[in-house]
Amino acid sequence: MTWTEQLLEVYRLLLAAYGPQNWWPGEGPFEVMVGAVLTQNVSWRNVERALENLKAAGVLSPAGLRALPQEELERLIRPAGFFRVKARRLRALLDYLERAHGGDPTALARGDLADLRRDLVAIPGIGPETADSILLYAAGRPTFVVDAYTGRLLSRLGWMSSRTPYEERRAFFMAHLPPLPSLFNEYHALIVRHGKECCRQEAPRCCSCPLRAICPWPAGSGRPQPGRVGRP
DNA sequence: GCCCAGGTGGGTA
DNA sequence: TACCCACATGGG
Repeated sequence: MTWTEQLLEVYRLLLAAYGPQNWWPGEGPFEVMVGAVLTQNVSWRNVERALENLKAAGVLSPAGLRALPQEELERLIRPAGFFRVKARRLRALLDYLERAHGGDPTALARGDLADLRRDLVAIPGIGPETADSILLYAAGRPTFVVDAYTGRLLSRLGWMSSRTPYEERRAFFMAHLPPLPSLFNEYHALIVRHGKECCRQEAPRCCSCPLRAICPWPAGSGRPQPGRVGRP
């Protein structure tokens, strides 16, 4: 099987097991952007509380957040953890949005994707994963989001080392999948769903894994089956 | 009490 | 490049 066929097979199995995930949770490109920063290294449950605080205060908009004193912003996003650094990061993102796009969060849906991604990653506190999350889920652009769950999955399948750098893992998906935002969207969401419900460690595999037919880790074993581990 | 969760950036060898 | 650490809250 080609990598494309294998990747689509994984997608098919996950979709059959879990159904469409309808990501990103939340409404509107701006809320998605804010959520992408707030969710850094934190469970989504914590982020929901912070977003609710911002909504309740009526400030979940570019103008609303910009008008907020920094201490107040920190207080509202406190449940999302790392609230001081994340308040700074949100401020930096707002500054970029204002400077480069006149404060219009929908502007990211237009323009050259590689240029936008480079600009986002240049913002302090916006790394490649946050940038890709914003571009895919807030702007509907065909860029693949690679997170901790994705790394674990690639490692479990024996396709890539868990130490493979972000850009290399992202390039793998993008080189072998058609660049469809809807596919990238659902694929990443399914990987997260699978990671939360199954295969929380790299091994052994749980017996009910939807990927058990192709997973090189036999259930209950600490070792992959020989001959099934390769690298793209 | 301990570990983990949809990262990022800075420091050191 | 490869580690190590700070950043902080909330749930199991």
